[in-house]
Amino acid sequence: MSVYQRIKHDLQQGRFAPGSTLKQTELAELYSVSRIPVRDALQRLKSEGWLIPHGKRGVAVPQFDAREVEDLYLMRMRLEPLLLKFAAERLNGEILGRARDILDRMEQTPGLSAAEIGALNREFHACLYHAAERPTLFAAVEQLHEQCERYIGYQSRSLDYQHTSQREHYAILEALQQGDVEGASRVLEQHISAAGRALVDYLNGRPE
Amino acid sequence: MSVYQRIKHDLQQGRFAPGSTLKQTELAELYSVSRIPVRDALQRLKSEGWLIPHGKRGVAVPQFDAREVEDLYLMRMRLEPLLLKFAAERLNGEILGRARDILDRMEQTPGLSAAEIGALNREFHACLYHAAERPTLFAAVEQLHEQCERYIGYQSRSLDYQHTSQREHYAILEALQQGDVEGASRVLEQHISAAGRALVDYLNGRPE
DNA sequence: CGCCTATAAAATGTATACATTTTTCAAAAG
DNA sequence: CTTTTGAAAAATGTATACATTTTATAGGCG
Repeated sequence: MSVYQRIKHDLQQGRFAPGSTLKQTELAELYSVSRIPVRDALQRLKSEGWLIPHGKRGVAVPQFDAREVEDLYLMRMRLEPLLLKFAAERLNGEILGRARDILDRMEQTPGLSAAEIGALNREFHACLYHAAERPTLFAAVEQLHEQCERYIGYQSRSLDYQHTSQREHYAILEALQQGDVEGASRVLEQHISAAGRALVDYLNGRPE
Repeated sequence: MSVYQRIKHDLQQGRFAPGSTLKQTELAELYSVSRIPVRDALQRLKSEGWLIPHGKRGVAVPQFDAREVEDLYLMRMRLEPLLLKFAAERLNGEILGRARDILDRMEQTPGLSAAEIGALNREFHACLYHAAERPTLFAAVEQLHEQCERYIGYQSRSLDYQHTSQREHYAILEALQQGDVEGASRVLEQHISAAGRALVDYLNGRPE
């Protein structure tokens, strides 16, 4: 496991206090490596939004910011339906079947951890979006998901919301199977909107 | 001037052949530094789209890809009007005045280089968008502009297009001044669409 | 003659050592 | 008592040296 992955993992676990600054030396000792791979990892994490620049030097762990979540989900609302429309032109039974398999797995496997649910969630969307064959747009959406992950790991989702989310996923698939691209896009937009609201409410309900 | 800036500058100037791979050792010698700052620069440039991963190791200079441009401008079409709407709620005479100053400078200064025009162009948009006070959305849009820059530097814009673009800029300002946010958004979307088409046509007209 | 393998060369990843910059803390001046 | 200033400490930036991995090449085998 690379230093990058380990630091990211520890950030997801909330091991580093938001607002605190990370020191290369400390991290190097913590992971028993030199500062060079730590520097590489920090820079990459910074470019991905897991860390933010701190003053003229160094990086800091970002605070949880409901306004950032709002923007991330607004952007997803604007971009993902677009991507889905491109994908719809190339979707076939095989791809739709794989997508459904992922949903079924999510439904039927009891006791999944938040991380596992998130992974399947992403796999589902990626499966559909990949079919669009739009590498640039796809990468941008992936990056947004990546940035959302920081908050999703923090939130312990209610079972209630989980259920609603799952229903929406199936609704998207149904619409796609019937060739109703517009309908699928609308559900998707709603889906993202609801997820964003849930996160924002959660953050506002538990201010730090 | 940092190594990062120098490499980026040379990429803009087309000094490195698209498709070729960049070697840390060569760059280190070229700029008379060690490989460490070169590594930092390469990683950052990779995260910004100026370079792409190459196999398991190393980075390559990306080819010019009309499909990438399409996606970049599609995303801008979806995100920038959104940002403009947020900005509109907070715009005042002072900000609009500054924006107009930038346009006037562009108009009245003869013989501006492509780079200078691009800088003013970006300054104009940033001036408006900054007022939105939406750091996350703003940063995402800035990143898209950054990625577009790679192509814009490559394209020598026709005077004709330059004139049209400038008219659209003024049209956006006019609409904002009259409180017609919807109108301004529409013009902006058209503006981006036209710019994207011009670039794509240019790239298709001169295949590599 | 083509293909596979092994060895050498080259490129990247990492550690250690040094240089430079920033921050901190304490002492002295106002 | 507050503010300023300067030196020490700490953190980051950079260079050199070494380790590991990848790639290229030459030689042998089918």
